Amino acid sequence: MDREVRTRFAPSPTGYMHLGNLRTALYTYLYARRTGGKFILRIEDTDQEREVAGAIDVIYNCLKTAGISHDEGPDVGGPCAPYIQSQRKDMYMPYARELVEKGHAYYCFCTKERLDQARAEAEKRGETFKYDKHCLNLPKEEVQRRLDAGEPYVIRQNIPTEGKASFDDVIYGHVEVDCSTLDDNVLIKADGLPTYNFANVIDDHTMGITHVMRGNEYLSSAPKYNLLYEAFGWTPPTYVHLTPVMVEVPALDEDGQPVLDEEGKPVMARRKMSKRKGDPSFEDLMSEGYLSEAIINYLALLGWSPRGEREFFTLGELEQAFDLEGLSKSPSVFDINKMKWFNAEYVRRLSPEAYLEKATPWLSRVLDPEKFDFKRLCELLQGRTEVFSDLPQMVDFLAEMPDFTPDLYVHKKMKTNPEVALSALRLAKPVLESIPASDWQEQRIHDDVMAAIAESGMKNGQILWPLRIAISGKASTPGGAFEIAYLLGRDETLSRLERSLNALN
RNA sequence: GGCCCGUUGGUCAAGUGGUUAAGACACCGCCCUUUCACGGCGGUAACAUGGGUUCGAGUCCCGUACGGGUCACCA
Repeated sequence: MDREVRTRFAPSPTGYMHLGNLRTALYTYLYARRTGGKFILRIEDTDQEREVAGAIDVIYNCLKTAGISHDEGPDVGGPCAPYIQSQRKDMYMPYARELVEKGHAYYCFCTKERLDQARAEAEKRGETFKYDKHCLNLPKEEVQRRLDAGEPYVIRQNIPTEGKASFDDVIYGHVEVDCSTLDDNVLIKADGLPTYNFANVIDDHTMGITHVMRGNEYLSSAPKYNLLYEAFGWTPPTYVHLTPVMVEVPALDEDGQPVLDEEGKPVMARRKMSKRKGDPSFEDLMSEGYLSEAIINYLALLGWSPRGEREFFTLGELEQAFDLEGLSKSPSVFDINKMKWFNAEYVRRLSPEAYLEKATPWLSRVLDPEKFDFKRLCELLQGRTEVFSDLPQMVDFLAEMPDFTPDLYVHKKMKTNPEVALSALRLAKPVLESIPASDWQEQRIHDDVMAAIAESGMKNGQILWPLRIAISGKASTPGGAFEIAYLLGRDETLSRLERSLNALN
């Protein structure tokens, strides 16, 4: 009989949500939704030294923004509360003692100094350090005496010296290692708190987690966790070890200089995405003006494939489509280009009202909302927006005429150059001047100028390209000459035209 | 270095023994067009490598190379 699926996302509160983590949360959430199971949020904060104030709120906020909702967690409660490991601290010791009694764990009084020294010596010999089970065979009485004396201790897992340890993973299949390669890791630290190695097993079991989805940095320790499950006589969960999200960056030599190949092109290197190395987190992307729906859609497809040609999925659609079979075995490189493309697609699908609302704060950075028709501007901008943070530099020419050189008037296809521009502007000027301020509408400007062009017998582009340059000062603008003229208003348009004309004379 | 894992175009990826090896992003060209973008059409470009197994291998096995992970009283 199948149990109800229970998955969990168990971040440690670091103060930000990096994209690999968010993707793990996404997949974990999607799988629970897809199977009609429960998605649980658990906070892994057993490392007192890494406490970051407010970090848990960051997690709540990111998940909320992303639309990933949990059924159980610190803030919403649930049958397995508490969901913060530091608040569960008293739960772990009894389990550890049970293991000690069964011989699967033991008290260890070794000092940090002794271990550090042993580690250093091992390294000097070029060997991998492994704890020597020094405290394993301490007489029971001695252990008790030292415990009673209040001597600091840890509890270590007693890994068999021979035999195999293994586990089964949905993505990687059966993984088996020799126990002799495994170390007797600390289960309970000297401060009485469990290590991740222990806490994840106890918590996953006591919370009834059926599917453990996590980064594959845990792949090598998974056999040890299974040994723990066996020692307790528990059924291990189904493991799904997710590949990391990578970034491609220029390779650097020891001096921090880019490494170049024979052709002088920079050699690229890959590494795991890392907030600390400057790669964007979810919050970073959001504050740069990416849409959370686009981020989620892109992330979902980075390491998972629906095995079809479709690539647009809302969260709800992902909840229907997601499966474990589509998960990739190899790491994927985060591609900001495709991320931008997804974002642009989502921006285009926004209603005009929603776009206006999102764009306004960005436009207001450089434009006075009182002076410009944001609604019209947004109509022009929506189809050209890749990321909202691009907006200010796309429209700042409206606030202030940029300096430009006459070679901007040169356009091969339009067959324009400064000379053509001069006559074009001379043609346009009186037409624009004849439009009264009270009738300074796009349609009117369009009709009048087009009529004059028709009369002159010149090509549209030969008039309109120079005109747009003359009043915008930029080769590329949202909208053409009529739209720009309308947005600028009569006075500004004519004054810019005048100045550009003078510059050509 | 030991152990574990991986390797299809620049990137994401489909592909589960027989395919002209999909599709998307990026890039290039053409068309549309008052610029850019959008849109339409087209193009360049891949099975890391060497051995097997097989009538037949991107798909299965072994080695090599390369990449990643891990070897904490961090998670």
